[in-house]
Parts: sequence; C-alpha cells; structure tokens
Amino acid sequence: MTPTTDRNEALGVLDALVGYHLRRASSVFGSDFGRTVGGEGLRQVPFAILSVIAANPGIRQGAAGEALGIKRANMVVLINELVEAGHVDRAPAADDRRAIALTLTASGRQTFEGATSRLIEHEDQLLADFTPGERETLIRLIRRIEAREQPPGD
Amino acid sequence: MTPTTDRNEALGVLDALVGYHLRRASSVFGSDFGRTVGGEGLRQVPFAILSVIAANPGIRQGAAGEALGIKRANMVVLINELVEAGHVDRAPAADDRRAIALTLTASGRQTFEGATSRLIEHEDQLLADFTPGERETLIRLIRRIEAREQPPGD
DNA sequence: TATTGTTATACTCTATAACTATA
DNA sequence: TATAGTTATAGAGTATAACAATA
Repeated sequence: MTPTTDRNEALGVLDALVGYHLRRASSVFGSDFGRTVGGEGLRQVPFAILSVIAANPGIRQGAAGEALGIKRANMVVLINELVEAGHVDRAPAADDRRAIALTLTASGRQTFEGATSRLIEHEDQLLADFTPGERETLIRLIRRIEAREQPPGD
Repeated sequence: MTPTTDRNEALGVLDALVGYHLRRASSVFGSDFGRTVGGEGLRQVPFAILSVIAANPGIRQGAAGEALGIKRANMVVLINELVEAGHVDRAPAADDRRAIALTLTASGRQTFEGATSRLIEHEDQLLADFTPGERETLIRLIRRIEAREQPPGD
C-alpha cells in the first residue's frame, strides 16, 4: 500500500482510494482553470465544447455532446450560451433537418486559441516537477481509467 | 506528446490537457461510486466526511472540512444531513465552546465500513488491468498534483 | 479582533421526463 | 418507431457575504 503522507493522515481509508485522489486533483486543475482563463468568463465545460467544435467544424450538437459525455438536454443551454457570447454559429445540418451543425466564429476561434495557449502554459507550470516520462505515464494511466467508462442508460 | 487515440480524436487540443482527462476519469469513479453504494443514499462527499471522522473521532467540524477542502458554510448542511441520518453525533468541544466535536454513531460506523469494503472491491475491479506497480505509480503522481493545490482565499 | 459555526443565496454541472419536428 | 433538439425541473457541489457566539 502506498504510504500515507503527513498531509493526508487525517483522511483515513479515503487516502487509499484512487477515486478520491482523482477528485481532488481534478479540482486543483479546475481552480487553476478559473484563475487562468476565468476572467473572460470561460469555464471548463464551455472550453471543452469549443475545442471539439474547433477540431470538427460543422459537428452536430449531439455528436459534440457525446464526445464530451454531456447529455443532449444540457448541451442546449451550453450551446445557447456560446452562441449568445458570439463564439459559436449554429447552422442547419445539410442532410438532416432535425440536426444542427456547429462552427466557431472568428471571436470563438480567437477566444479558444488564447485560452488554449494560456492553459498549456499553466499546465506546464502545474506539472513543472514532472519529467516528460512521468507526464506521459500519468496521462496514459488516466486514459486507461477513462476507457472503463460505462455507457449511460439514457 | 502522447499520441491521440481514435476514441479521443474528436477532442482536439483538449486531448492533450491533463486537466481534462483527470476530470473525465474522476467522473468514471463518481459514477461507479453511485452504482456501488448510491443505493443507500451515500454520496462521495458525505462518505469522505465519514472517513475523516472515523479516522479522527472527536474532530472539529472545521478541521474535518479543511482536510477535505470543504468550506465551513457547506459543512454545516452536510453534517446536518449525516446527523439526521443517524450516522454522526455532534458534541460540544471540551476546550472551545464555539466548536463542535464529531464522532460516528454505531450506525455511521457500520454504514461507513460496509461502503468502504464494497468501494475497495469495486476499485479493484475498475483497476483490474493495472499492475500493482502501475497503481502505485498512478496514486503517487496524482498526489503530487494534489500537493500543488492553492490555499483558498476565504 | 479573530475564529467557529450558521444562514441565505447564487452558480455550475448533471440527471430525468415529456415534448416537437423530422427521419 | 426512432432520433435530434428542446423545455422544465431537480439534485449535488461549491462559492461568497453577513451574522451570532465565543476566544
């Protein structure tokens, strides 16, 4: 068993659970996100949506949500917000009149790229004491956990 | 840079950000928590509180919250819930009449121990394809991220 | 003055159910 | 019938500000 550190000895069994530590570590990145790009009102989830649209111009709303594990009902509000902020354009999908194709506006692209470069910079700072190999190992192990995700019942 | 997998090629830059993957992996554990012990209405945060109290009988409400990164204002409601569920006892602190000392009731201990053993079992399943060394590495790397947490401004 | 707990409140993310319009 | 998007609503976690009692 991994030895309990002084800092965590108050946690009890919790300190041995990977799920707990993932939660706290995720929160560290979340706070850092807020400090880094929160000033412009960009949050983690909307930023993630911008990234998916940037990488897949014309992607449908449902597909974008699916890539991120966001339910359709919740995508509506999030996309509304991004459209109202002038970051995303909605267009009817060419082949399916029920569907909506999403693209970034010039402003959206600019916001996304600015946020991205600052986030990468901050992530480099946050992981400054990680060797490239450790960083590679970390992301590889985390991805294996993600792969265990259960499909939603919907 | 870590190669992009097929599964994640829709994510764009996001796929290179450790923060995003931590968030998704944490969510996998969160869903698993719900499937495992959600039936009794036990959630991640209340469970974490039970663990801290179990490891530190008589701990003050504020200290318990601090160990978990939960703000004082939010602890009140959470402790109320655990007291009403019969899992936690409140007692005035011996040396400070402003403070409250928390202990587990018999029911709280039983609930906590049952949940713990099932959670460990499920965590073992979720990480079944991790070698002991990989698991050790994972938790060690995550703890180093946690250590980068910024103190709250309060 | 500072700290412990409390109340009230707001925001974000997530979840479910019922609806519409298209397929 | 099934799917894409929508609306409404609720639950959970977190954040801030103002307050009472005590230190």
